[in-house]
Amino acid sequence: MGVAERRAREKEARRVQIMDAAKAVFSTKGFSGATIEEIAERAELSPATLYIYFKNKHDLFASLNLRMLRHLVDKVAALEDAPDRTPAGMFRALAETMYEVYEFDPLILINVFQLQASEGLRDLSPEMTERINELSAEALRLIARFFQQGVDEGAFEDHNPIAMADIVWSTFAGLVLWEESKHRFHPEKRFLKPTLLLAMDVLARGVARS
Amino acid sequence: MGVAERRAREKEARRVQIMDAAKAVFSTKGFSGATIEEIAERAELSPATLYIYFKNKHDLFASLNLRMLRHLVDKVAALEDAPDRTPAGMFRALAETMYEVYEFDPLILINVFQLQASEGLRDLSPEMTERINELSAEALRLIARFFQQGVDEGAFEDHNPIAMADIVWSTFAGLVLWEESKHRFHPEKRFLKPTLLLAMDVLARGVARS
Amino acid sequence: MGVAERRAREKEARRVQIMDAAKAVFSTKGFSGATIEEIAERAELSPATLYIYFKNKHDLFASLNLRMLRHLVDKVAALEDAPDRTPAGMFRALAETMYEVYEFDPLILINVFQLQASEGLRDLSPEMTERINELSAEALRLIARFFQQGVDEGAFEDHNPIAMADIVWSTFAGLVLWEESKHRFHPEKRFLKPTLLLAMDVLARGVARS
Amino acid sequence: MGVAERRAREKEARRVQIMDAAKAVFSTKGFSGATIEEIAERAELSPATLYIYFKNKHDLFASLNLRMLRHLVDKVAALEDAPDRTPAGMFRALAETMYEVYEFDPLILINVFQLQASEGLRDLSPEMTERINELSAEALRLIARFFQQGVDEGAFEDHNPIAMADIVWSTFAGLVLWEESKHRFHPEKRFLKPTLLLAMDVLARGVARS
DNA sequence: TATGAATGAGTCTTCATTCAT
DNA sequence: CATGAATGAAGACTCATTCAT
Repeated sequence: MGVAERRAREKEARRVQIMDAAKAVFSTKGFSGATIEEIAERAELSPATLYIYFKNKHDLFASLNLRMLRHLVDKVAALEDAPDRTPAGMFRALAETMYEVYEFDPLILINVFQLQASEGLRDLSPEMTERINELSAEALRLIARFFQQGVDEGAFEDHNPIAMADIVWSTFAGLVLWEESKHRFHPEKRFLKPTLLLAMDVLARGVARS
Repeated sequence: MGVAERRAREKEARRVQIMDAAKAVFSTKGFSGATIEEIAERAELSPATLYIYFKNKHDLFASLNLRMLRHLVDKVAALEDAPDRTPAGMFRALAETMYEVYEFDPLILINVFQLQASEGLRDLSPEMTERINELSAEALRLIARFFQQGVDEGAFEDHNPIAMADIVWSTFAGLVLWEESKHRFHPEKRFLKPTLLLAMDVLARGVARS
Repeated sequence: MGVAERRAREKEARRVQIMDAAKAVFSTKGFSGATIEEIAERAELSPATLYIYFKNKHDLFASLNLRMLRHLVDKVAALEDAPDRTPAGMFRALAETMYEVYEFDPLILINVFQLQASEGLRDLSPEMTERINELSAEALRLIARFFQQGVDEGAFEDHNPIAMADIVWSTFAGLVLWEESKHRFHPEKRFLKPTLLLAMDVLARGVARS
Repeated sequence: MGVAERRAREKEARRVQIMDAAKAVFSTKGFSGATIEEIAERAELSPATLYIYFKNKHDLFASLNLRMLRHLVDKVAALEDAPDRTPAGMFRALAETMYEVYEFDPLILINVFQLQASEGLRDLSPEMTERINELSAEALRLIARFFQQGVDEGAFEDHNPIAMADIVWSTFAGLVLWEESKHRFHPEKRFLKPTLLLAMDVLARGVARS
């Protein structure tokens, strides 16, 4: 059985190796721009090998995104237990979490947002699309709940929590993509963290019950 | 001379016809996903004809985006003369403008944001990239200035105006792309306007000098 | 009838104008490399206009070559009357004539030789091919006759006159094409005349009856 | 290791298979006239496969020519050791060598001369052009040296050896191309060998010191 | 007569994917 | 399990040629 375990471990290692290569290529070149060959090269494997671990290009791409989305959902879920229930505190915790998620793997997060922003979802297998959307929806739902709590506690103005979740999520996504875009012309600068904190701060003040 | 004029009109009409087809295809399929053949088919022309009006695929794509960006910059510039100088008033004017721009041509606006968010800029001719970035920068600068005025007038908290412009711009882009994404699963629903208004409202309250 | 004449003259002028443009392009780019559009541009006409004067690209190309071949044949025919009947004198006259033909229109002469050397003849209309070959053959026949005379007069060794004609013709063609090729790397240098004279000189000594 | 060897052998075989198909097509149709599809068909492979073995059409064409030029240079270099140092002997050796080179691979030799005679060199990568020209120049230099020796030994008249090399080379090229051209109309006849021998013979007599 | 406009038929090239070894 | 080799299918782009005006 030791053998089987080692096998499994090695297999998993290969998968990770491929996904690491893939995320770098996808996030630089976009989905259609990336080629299996380039990913394989970066993973130091032959293109054919990728097909042992992933059904096809779409599957590989989706796997990448799924993993990140799960991570994101977990992190947001963990927010429930944040101690500071003031609007400022809650938003700050949200901002911190978002930034942690970004730092955990900026490239894939960019993929996730690009996936949603564009061509990515098309051509995905229905199950994949399904799972990705479930997770996105879950993230949104969690943020909305987080909101609802604030409202219930009398800390937040009584806005539609789903709309608020959309706003937070969109601002996050927008800032991440915008940061990425700015990077191309000012590679040395990194604004995301302060800007994200500022954004959440402003939003916090904006929804706080006066 | 009547002939020459008619010719010019027809030529312009063809261009528009092509651009209309192109924006529909680009915004659904993304840049690499779109094919000249599909665009041509939609425009009821042969693929070869597109090359009479546009140097190549990139040129066609860029033309689309440039036109929209110019429109956007003009609209934002016009905000300078908004009468209501309260934070709420200014942000509402901004929100209205943004929504008008969106309504003016949602598909192209999506292209613009996708262009910045992803692979689009790569492979564009340097001059095109240059011009597109100039216009983006101009839009940002205008929003930042708009902000600075609020600060100068004592209406806004003293945040970094560039960061605030980034936040507004990103929120706008994020919401547009998110709306687009949601559309795929709930084609009947349209949230953008109220959500955008709400977002700006919250931001307005958030930056207002207390 | 004055009108009809002017018409004819103008028509001929257009033809020449097109052929001049064509020969420049064909000799720089080769037959397949040349485009109707480039020829038209150089002739300051629209591509469609070329089709009024020439049936198609092949026809234009062939016309060019025919004209030159006729000129060449005429010139070689005129050699019959050369006064100096010594081998040296005859070959020198031949060399002078060849160089005159070259100078008369180097570009087209290059076309003629390339035409024979390569892809040119294929795809030509049968009649054109026929006419071109007749003229080539005529040139060869004249040179061979020129030879035969030398032999008959006891001035030349008794070699097969057709073979000798082939040698002279090939040397001429070879040197012209080789000069053209060298030109690309040493555009300032021109060796053709002295080399051609030397070649004919050596050949003259080589065939002279001792 | 047997496997690796067999692989290498097969790979080489494929290359040869492709080059054989290519040379047939290129020499009949010329560079621009030849299509990858036709070459692939003749090689009984798919067009895509050619791109595994050659970077592109130009690369394939150039490889063909390079190989032949190297062969040609080697053969000419080997002439240095020819025993018979009389003019007639030296020229005869040259003629024999040239004909051997022709027989070794007539089609490619035709390519080589067409390459120099026409459009071929244009569009080749600079390095390829460089290498091809180096080899051509080397061949010329060898012939010129061969000549110089004759002059030094008092066997040849004192003509410019470079000009003489040009003449010999051009005559060779001219005759090969001319033979090719005649072939199209008299496919059964083959004149090259006797004509080439005669040409060199006449040249030998023509340069011999009297 | 001259041409602007349009296009059909290629042509090179790329790339995801398969499969025998 | 890993991969070298092969390819079908597609895509961007070109160009000779036609035709209505």
